[in-house]
Amino acid sequence: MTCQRKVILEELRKVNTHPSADEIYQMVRKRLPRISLGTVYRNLEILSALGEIQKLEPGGHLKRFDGNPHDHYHIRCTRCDRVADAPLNLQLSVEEKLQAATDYKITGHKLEFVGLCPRCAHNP
Amino acid sequence: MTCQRKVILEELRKVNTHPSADEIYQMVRKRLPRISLGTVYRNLEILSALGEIQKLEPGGHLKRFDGNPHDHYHIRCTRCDRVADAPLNLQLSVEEKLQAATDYKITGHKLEFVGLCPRCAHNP
DNA sequence: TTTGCTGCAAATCCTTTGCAGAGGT
DNA sequence: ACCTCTGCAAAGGATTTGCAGCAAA
Repeated sequence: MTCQRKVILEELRKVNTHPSADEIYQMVRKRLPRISLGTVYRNLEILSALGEIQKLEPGGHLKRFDGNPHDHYHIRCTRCDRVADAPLNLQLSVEEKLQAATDYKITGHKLEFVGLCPRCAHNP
Repeated sequence: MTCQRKVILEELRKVNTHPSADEIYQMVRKRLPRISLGTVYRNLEILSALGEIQKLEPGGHLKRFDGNPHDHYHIRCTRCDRVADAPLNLQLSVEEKLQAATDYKITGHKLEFVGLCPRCAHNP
């Protein structure tokens, strides 16, 4: 656990904005001005392999990261592309239902809601 | 509806393999050897805007396309990265549940299962 | 003639990687 | 000394875009 890795984890844990790698780079750079973007990518990969964070691959183009490693759902605003946590309990029963209907070995599921965030819904 | 667009749509409708843009390019090239990859990308974008096809953005890296424009779920093999349709009815109730719990204006949801396809589950 | 579409090539964006040096054990 | 990690820069892959020519209305 190097200093860079620790700072990346701390900064990511602080926010619930599901930042992209580049946004994390900007956040971390305030504390470690000489860190490189490559190091940020490498450590995000390692931290998510360790289960300390989650790598999200929402619709849209770029990956985002979540300091909360526990399974939960997300909602993405189709207007501003921001991602937030969706306050809905895990629906594990869908895995059972699908398992009964297919020859796949189901190991998980990802549920992403799309919609308009409150801010975008109110601005024209 | 140019010839190129028609052929792309026909080829995509023929298969249920959810090919990537490049795979579609390879399929179409057998019938239109001089078509360009740029044209394939442009027409996939247009066809999905028209609602004739779907653009999928599964976990993993590249986009995939589905000749079936109707809402349905998918399952992705974590070993070979192939995508198949998931035989499970739409769960519209989750949108209602979440709508009641959030200020977002929910407009849809995407559910992706992950697991091992029968082929990968049986090979070591 | 106007409009939209094409093929080609270059550009762009995000992400990964090679390498030499630094740091810690 | 050894191993892992870093910063930097370059490479990589997928996708988009600029442009001049073509085709149909």
